[in-house]
Amino acid sequence: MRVKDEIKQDALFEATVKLINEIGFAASSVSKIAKQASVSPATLYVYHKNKEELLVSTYVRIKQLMGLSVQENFDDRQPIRDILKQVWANIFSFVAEHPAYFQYMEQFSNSPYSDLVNKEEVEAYFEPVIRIILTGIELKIIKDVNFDILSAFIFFPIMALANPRHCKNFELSQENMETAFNLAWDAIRR
Amino acid sequence: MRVKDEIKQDALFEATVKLINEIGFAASSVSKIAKQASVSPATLYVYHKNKEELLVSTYVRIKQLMGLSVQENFDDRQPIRDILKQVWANIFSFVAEHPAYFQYMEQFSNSPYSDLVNKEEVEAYFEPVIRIILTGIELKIIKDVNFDILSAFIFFPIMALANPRHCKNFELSQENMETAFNLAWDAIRR
Amino acid sequence: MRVKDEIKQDALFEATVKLINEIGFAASSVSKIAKQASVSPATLYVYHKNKEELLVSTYVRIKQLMGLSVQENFDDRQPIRDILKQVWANIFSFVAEHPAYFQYMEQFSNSPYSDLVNKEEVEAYFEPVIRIILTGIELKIIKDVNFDILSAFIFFPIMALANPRHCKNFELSQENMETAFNLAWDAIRR
Amino acid sequence: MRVKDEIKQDALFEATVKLINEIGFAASSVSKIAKQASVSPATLYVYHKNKEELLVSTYVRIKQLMGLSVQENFDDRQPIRDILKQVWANIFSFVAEHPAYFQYMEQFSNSPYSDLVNKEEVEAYFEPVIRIILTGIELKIIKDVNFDILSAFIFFPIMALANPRHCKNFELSQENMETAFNLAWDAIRR
DNA sequence: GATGAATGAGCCTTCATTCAT
DNA sequence: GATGAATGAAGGCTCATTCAT
Repeated sequence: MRVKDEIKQDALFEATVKLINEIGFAASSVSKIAKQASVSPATLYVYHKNKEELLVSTYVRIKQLMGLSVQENFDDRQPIRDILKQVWANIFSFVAEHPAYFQYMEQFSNSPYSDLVNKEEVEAYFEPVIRIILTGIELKIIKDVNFDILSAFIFFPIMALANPRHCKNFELSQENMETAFNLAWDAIRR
Repeated sequence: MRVKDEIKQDALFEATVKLINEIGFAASSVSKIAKQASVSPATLYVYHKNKEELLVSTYVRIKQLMGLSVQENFDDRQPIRDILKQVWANIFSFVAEHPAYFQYMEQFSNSPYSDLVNKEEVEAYFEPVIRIILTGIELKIIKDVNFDILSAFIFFPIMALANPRHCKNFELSQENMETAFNLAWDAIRR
Repeated sequence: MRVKDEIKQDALFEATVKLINEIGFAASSVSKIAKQASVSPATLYVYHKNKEELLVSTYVRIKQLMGLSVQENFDDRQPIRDILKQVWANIFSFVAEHPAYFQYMEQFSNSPYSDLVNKEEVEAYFEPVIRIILTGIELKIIKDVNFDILSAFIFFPIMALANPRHCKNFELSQENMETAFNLAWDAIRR
Repeated sequence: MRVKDEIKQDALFEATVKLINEIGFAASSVSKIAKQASVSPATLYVYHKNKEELLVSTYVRIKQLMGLSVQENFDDRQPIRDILKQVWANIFSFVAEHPAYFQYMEQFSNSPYSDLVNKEEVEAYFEPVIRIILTGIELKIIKDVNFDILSAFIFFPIMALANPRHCKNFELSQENMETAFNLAWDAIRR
């Protein structure tokens, strides 16, 4: 029975991502999502309290997945530059492998729905990375400036590059990834 | 007969920005927007073909305003770094003075509505800036890498910093602005 | 000035007939009719009190035109059969020449709008024909039965035949017209 | 889950006929029809794709009912005149017993909605009658003329007589029925 | 007279959600 | 648990008509 449950759960997750990406929040109704997931609208309410909770939990799940990806091969005994490069590569991989998740994330986080998210819970997934940057500052490897500014140069350029809505023809190749990281590093290093 | 009323036109523009920012695309109905603008829902259709066109034209108008702002005090006889710093400062000013416009822009451009925009028309507003970067590359002042990568480090960090959804407590101060520009410049310069 | 008036008046008449025929009462709006007539919706109200009056007056005008046609070459000194045949031929001609008017008439007279028509005014146009039938009965040339029954066999078959909604492929030829009259005559003659 | 409710289905059918007859296509809204049927407007869409389909299916259902009525006591071993008289009487009965259905039929078939009907499906209900007439022609009992002309004298006079919009005071009595049939027979017989 | 702007009311339809099985 | 039926509320949009020029 639990197997069956998870199949429906997942189907709803994927259907939500797909529909919201394709037609947006305004046009995505519960019944359309249910149809896309091949379940009854009533069934959706077995798994989610209401539409809002469906959308928010979909976002949180994606953030969770991304958080896990980002920390793969994370080894804080390595030099800071190498760790950040690994993180950068991990984000890259996640985005390249799950463009739909990424797109949903971007749309969601720029909408008022994002106010409903427990920010701390989500940020926790990225805590190790944050700690590394702070260490870099302490060790005078990274510029000693406002943390938001640093993260704006580490995380956002890669998000922009990966977002086809912003960079339509950018290729998510290994080479481009490395080139971009060099710019990020030049930006933040002392 | 009566003549079209610019006041109504503007009221609809402001109402659209305000409502979409506050409650998002999904919850913003034509009648709510009309009420916010103090006109009849039917009147909205005198000025706009339909809801979609209202949203798209609101976005384009904001882009236009931003494009004009960005090019203020633009003097291509100056050193490239100074020009870019001026552009950077202009974006900063626009965002600081019109946070609502900026927020609308971000939400819109990350939604499927953005597919409806004539991209070339909008990009034209930013053409002089693009030209400067290309010149910088030719003069070997700026790194010779993919243009998307460069712009990801010039334009997007500032967007991220200015976006309270991403950097809740970042202060749009002169000092922060200058610090951030230094990072951007370090990222792209040779 | 009067010439201009009549042009608009006629344009509205024709536009009404055309639109009602093509899309029916439910889908025909004042503004669509005005557009079809190349006038402003407001102008329509210069010529007609409201939508209802426009539709009714259009019907009455058609009935008037038909009434005039029916009585062409009407000579009550002729034998009754010949007079009726002439009437029959006249109806035929009217319908063949003005299929749109006829179609409007049929749709209108089968709708509740027909309750708004002053029936006596309209029937007056056909009074001479009625008189002829009554004379035929008196002279024992025509069957002495309920008048409605007689008229159902004189007037309605031709309406049915002429109506493409009922007889899609019926040809309004001279020969068919004569054949049909023979049946009508056989029906009513003693 | 609940099961579709035939009572609601029928209530919608009757409500549609009643309202369209009373106030016509232009004034009959979905919500008025739903109210008349004592269901929610939304429920109407459980049973019908849209308003158009409701109107068309209502017409087809009436035609079906009429087709069944027409063929009652149909015995093609009888003389042709007797068969046609039986058919004539059946139409008469149907119309006398279901004046509302008949009125709906007339209004509908004279409107552009009739273009949406699958004509062949509807005509199939009347196929046996058509065959009888053709047989009559072959046996030289009925005039050998265009089929449309024959049917215009068999079916349409009775429709006209039964239609209070055309014959306001005509009484649907047995006697009148027989008289009228005699005229019809005189019209078509050799 | 002629018109496009303006509008409250109402259109058809779909919404998010709950009910009954 | 799972579902299609059921619905009041609301959606986007157009309506018939009047206003202001």
